[in-house]
Amino acid sequence: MKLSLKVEYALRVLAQLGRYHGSTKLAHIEDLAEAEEVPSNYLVQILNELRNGGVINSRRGKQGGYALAKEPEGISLFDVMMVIDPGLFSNSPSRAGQSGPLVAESLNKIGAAFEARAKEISIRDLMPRDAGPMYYI
Amino acid sequence: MKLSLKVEYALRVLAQLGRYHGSTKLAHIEDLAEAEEVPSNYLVQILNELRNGGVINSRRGKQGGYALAKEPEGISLFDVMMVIDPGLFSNSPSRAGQSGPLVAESLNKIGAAFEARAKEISIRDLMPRDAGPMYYI
DNA sequence: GCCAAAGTTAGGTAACTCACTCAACTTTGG
DNA sequence: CCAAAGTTGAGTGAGTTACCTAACTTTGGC
Repeated sequence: MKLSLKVEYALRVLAQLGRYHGSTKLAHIEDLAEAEEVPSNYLVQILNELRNGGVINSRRGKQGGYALAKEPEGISLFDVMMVIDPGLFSNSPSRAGQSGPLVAESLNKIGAAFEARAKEISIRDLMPRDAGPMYYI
Repeated sequence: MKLSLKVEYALRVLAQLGRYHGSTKLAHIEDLAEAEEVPSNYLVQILNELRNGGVINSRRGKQGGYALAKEPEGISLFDVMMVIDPGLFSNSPSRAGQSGPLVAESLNKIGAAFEARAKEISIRDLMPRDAGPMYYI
């Protein structure tokens, strides 16, 4: 499936915001841009869309910055894609032509598999995994 | 997932070629274009790529035309997409940035689900279903 | 052996999208 | 009040998409 760079950028930055989660510090655009190697001029747009989509919160002025709006496990990759690249899921295939309906049906099945998987993965899954409980003999 | 019109056109036309399958008649571009509502000028290109990709066979000259190269159940939607829109499966996400690797891994999982489903559906599934065997009491 | 019917090939293009850039503006804390 | 931050809107070069056009080649039938 063809994914835009924009979606990748958004996910990387959200993963980075996930690392800030729990602390009271807010993340700054420049820091996010540097840590995740995203052009900061472009990141401005992406963060705006994520905020308008309710995925992140922001604060202006000095001491300003960004933070996740919910727990990392409460934000799925599907949620992010819907905000950043809505056309990914909304464009249903045409039913034109004699075979249009059956083709559309099959393509929708493939799209459903894509969508289902995207809903199963959360921002938490993009964050470095804490070492699990260790058992010593 | 974002699919090109080109892929839809290709699938509709292949479904139509599926209807010809079994008979000795070859399908003509103009007939395919009309039945599936695909611009014939564009269809020329698509049929060429399908032929170069080994999905269909063609014959030139009078009595010329197109036919599926294999049984309809032997051609998956994945096969068709690989020929018509190879970038759909080949472009792997970047691993740049601190979260690049984990993001790439997750996106690859979603891509794998997409790919797996596309391999499960064949041109046969795009053809009108024959009435099954009927049992009379 | 022509010629008409078919597929083959190459090239062009208008409109659109993507991945940015730039500049002006607003808010906030010290 | 001013500097540090986010906000907003507009612009743009390169590339892609979905076509169109025209010249070419092959084949079968008369």
